[in-house]
Amino acid sequence: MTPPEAPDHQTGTLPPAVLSCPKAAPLTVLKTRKDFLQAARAERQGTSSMMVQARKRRDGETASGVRVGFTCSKKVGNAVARNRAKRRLREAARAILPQQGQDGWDYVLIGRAAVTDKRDFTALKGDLAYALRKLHGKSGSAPK
RNA sequence: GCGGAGGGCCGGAUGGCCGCUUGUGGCAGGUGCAAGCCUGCUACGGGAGGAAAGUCCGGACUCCACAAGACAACGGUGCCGGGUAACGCCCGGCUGGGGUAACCCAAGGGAAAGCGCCACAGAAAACAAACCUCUCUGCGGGUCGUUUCGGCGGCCCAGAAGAGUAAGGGUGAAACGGUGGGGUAAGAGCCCACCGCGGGGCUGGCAACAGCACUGGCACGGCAAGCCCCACCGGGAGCAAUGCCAAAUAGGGACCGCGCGCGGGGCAGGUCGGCCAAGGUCGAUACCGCCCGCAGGCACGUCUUGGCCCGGCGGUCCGGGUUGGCAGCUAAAGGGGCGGUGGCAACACCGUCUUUAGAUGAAUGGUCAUCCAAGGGCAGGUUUCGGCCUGCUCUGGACAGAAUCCGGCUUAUAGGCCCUCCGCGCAU
RNA sequence: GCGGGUAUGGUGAAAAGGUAUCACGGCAGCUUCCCAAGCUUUAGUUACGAGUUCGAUUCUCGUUACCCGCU
Repeated sequence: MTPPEAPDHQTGTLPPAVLSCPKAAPLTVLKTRKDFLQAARAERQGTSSMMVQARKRRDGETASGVRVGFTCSKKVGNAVARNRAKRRLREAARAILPQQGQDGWDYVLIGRAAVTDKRDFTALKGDLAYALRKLHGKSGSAPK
């Protein structure tokens, strides 16, 4: 494999992120098409290995905790490639989101062709953490 | 040893940590009279493929339709025999083609039932002839030789006439049997030999077909993955089928039929009365009676009957709403191993052992380490200069993911293992 | 998942076994002082691979891509 181009934002160098989020935020999975469409209209942040969309739910919605969905379109590849990309995204979300996700938000992780499968796993997790930091910083500075 | 042919098998391994899903058991909580259901935790067990793929065939199963099957239409299959639940699949055989061979390929019913097509080229493209040439005979002309000057002979020409013409005709994918010989003026299955073809016959075979001798004397172009004919098969749709529960929405629209019954609303009309010659116009259309203190009840008559619309009941179609849950849902014409019997085989039967994913934004994994294949680089050794061995290091794992299930086919596939056979070379 | 359909220049379409055609567009040239219009010219593996046939866009089989319907 070609040496992975230096990740633009190396995650190993940054100090442990602010772990102020409430621990044990239950992770549930997005299942309905409507949720995905709403998330797609919200803030997004791309990284080299994935695209992350994040949306803060409105008060009227009954869902609670951190919710997350995964999308891999046909552009990612055949069924085997799509499934593997989704599994790696799911593992990354399981490792990162309970600490760095915020309660009451929906996240959608979108896989990219070839990169999501091939990227080193720690770098993959770093990408997700970087994207979450950017998204939360953005929304915090500009309240709706 | 090199090259090749056929068949079968495998489709990385082990471990640590963290997860997903499902089944069973236990515990806790919630709910309920209870059975039970839901949620969480926990223990143990199960958890992708040879193609899970393409969705190309065949079935199981469910619903719909028709029921008695058949015909028609449409679609499919197509050498013969066998296997199978069935098949367009498999096995064996036949025929033709390819290969030195092992072996491979295959398209394989019917073109003397009928229709259609065969571009260009070519004389002619389907039924047999016409056309051009060819040969001979005598006639005419030219020229050469010879001459006893009358002619004679050779060659050529075009012309017209007669006779013979089944051979030849640059083309084309395909041209009216082929090769050789005889024969002839030139030719011709005109005759002969061999080959091909047709015919009926005999023998072998269940059959496709093969062999044999006889005979005919050539009469039969190709295309049916063109229409078609013949034989056989097929009703349609598909688990997002289908059934149930919950929730939500609507109490719809169109058409047809029934009923016009109790009760109700409306319209026209009717009835009664007034005016009016008649059309018409105005008004009324309710109460009365009996029992009874009231509430209320009862019966009859008058109000006639009848019509239309809404409304009512039944049917068909359309529209609208919900995209939740449960069942179907995984043990079946099952698969595999071993042994036996029958069969050339596919396969069948018997015995015995073993195995068995059920997810639904869709699980069956993520990550790390070591090893094993494989490839590259460097160094050293060796060599028959093709390579081989050792060490270090780097890269790095083919095609591909169940979705109702099963039998096939097709397509994709790194690398490896095993068995049988053929040809060539060397050695013995 | 189950079931159906399509593929021809850049785009949209014809061609019904016998030389691939039409319109718009593109390139180049002519015309014009320049532009437009007009005229001339040019470019296709008929999605791909096999088969049937003398001959395939057409008939048959497979592959690929795209589109549509079904709770």
